[in-house]
Amino acid sequence: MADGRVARGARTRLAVLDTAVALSSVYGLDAMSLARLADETGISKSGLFTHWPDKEILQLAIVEHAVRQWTDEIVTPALAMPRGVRRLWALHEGRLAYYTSRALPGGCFFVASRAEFDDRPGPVRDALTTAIDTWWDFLQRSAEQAVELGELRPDTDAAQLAFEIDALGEGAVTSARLHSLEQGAVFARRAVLDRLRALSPTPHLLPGE
Amino acid sequence: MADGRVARGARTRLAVLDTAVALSSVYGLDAMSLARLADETGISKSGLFTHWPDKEILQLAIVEHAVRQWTDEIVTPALAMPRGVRRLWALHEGRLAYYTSRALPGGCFFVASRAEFDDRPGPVRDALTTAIDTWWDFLQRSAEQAVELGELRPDTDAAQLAFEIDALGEGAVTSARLHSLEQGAVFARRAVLDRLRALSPTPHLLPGE
DNA sequence: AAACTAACCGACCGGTCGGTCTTATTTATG
DNA sequence: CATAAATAAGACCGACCGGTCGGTTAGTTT
Repeated sequence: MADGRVARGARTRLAVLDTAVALSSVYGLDAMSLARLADETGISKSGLFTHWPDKEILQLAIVEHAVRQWTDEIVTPALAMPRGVRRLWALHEGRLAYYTSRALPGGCFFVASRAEFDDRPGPVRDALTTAIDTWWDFLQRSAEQAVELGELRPDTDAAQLAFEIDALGEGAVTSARLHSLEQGAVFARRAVLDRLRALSPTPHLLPGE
Repeated sequence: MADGRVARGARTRLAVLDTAVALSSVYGLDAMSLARLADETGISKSGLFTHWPDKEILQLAIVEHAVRQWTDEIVTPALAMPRGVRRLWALHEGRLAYYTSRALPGGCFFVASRAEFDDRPGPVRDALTTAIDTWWDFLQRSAEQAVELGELRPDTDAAQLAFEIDALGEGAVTSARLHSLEQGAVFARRAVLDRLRALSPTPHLLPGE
């Protein structure tokens, strides 16, 4: 690998984005100051501006990077599972595994950042809601497929189920400071498993007790 | 009502705290600047310091005030219901009603503020976690009472149920920007109602379809 | 080897942050 | 009626914020 100027830049950009997603999960995407990000990455503050013209554009790149991580760690592995209730379960389980792996020190990038931008219109908020919306649609679509395949009762409300799975998954992180993160994941796993088993004519496709 | 100096001060304090809880639900307890709070309340920034010596102490007062609101609007009304599954339902329903009443412009004070202080040790974080923990204990205790009264199946895991109810209630606010706040409440209501009816030998105590 | 460009730094800018100090005004009290 | 106490405003401070600028170093291109 040539250690050229442009390759070095690409490496720096990636390192900054990795650090930024981690820091944002702790402090929030907006509360994280550029000075702190630069310090933590080991470059100077003005060095950041060589790669991104201002903070907002950097924030958009950070969101994009966080989405990429989420896709790589959770969505793509689940796509390896057959459509239906097993894939739906893999999405939930993958999310919990991602949380408990402590890949991000602050728990969840999206939970931390959405709270900040919920009420602040602009491109960053739009990018965040688009990302979360996409995840949500994918959950719902996966539930619909499970119904179509006869792996969930035909009267199952896919949107309702997607809401529940998402809320319970999120509950695992947000309750992490009260119980442990592990305990939250146990609760969230049990809750969705019970729900899916109750809705499924083919519960043998799901993990046992 | 005498318009004395001390009464006026008490009125100002209350007005500031009301505004502060509302603003915090939007911007977050820490991201809300004192200048903005003063502006919104109609007093000067230094006026704030005559009532609270520094921001952290003000933040503690704001948390206390938010807890008071939560107690008045949700816990106390539920205590008027008989112990058991009806009180448990009233807690969830009261929370959703509080959200949909749009008493706070940012959705939920605790959801917005916990995300900020999760990873920042200190008195404010302690106050927030204590408040949330108290709520959580109350939910769990109410579930236990329902089991003791035979209104929930004897093998019901109260902690598990409390987790689910809390996560689904929180999901109603956090998903408010994707669907509407009303839609989130409908999902959260349906989810908990289904769960309670499935667990209860006395489902007639719960609202009908 | 010359010309160009990407990466990066240190110094600095205007502005906002939480917080202090001084002063004016009105109410409560001996 | 004097005087202490409480409310509030306004000027101001050092620290930090996002962002700019000039300059240096070192690959890349011709």
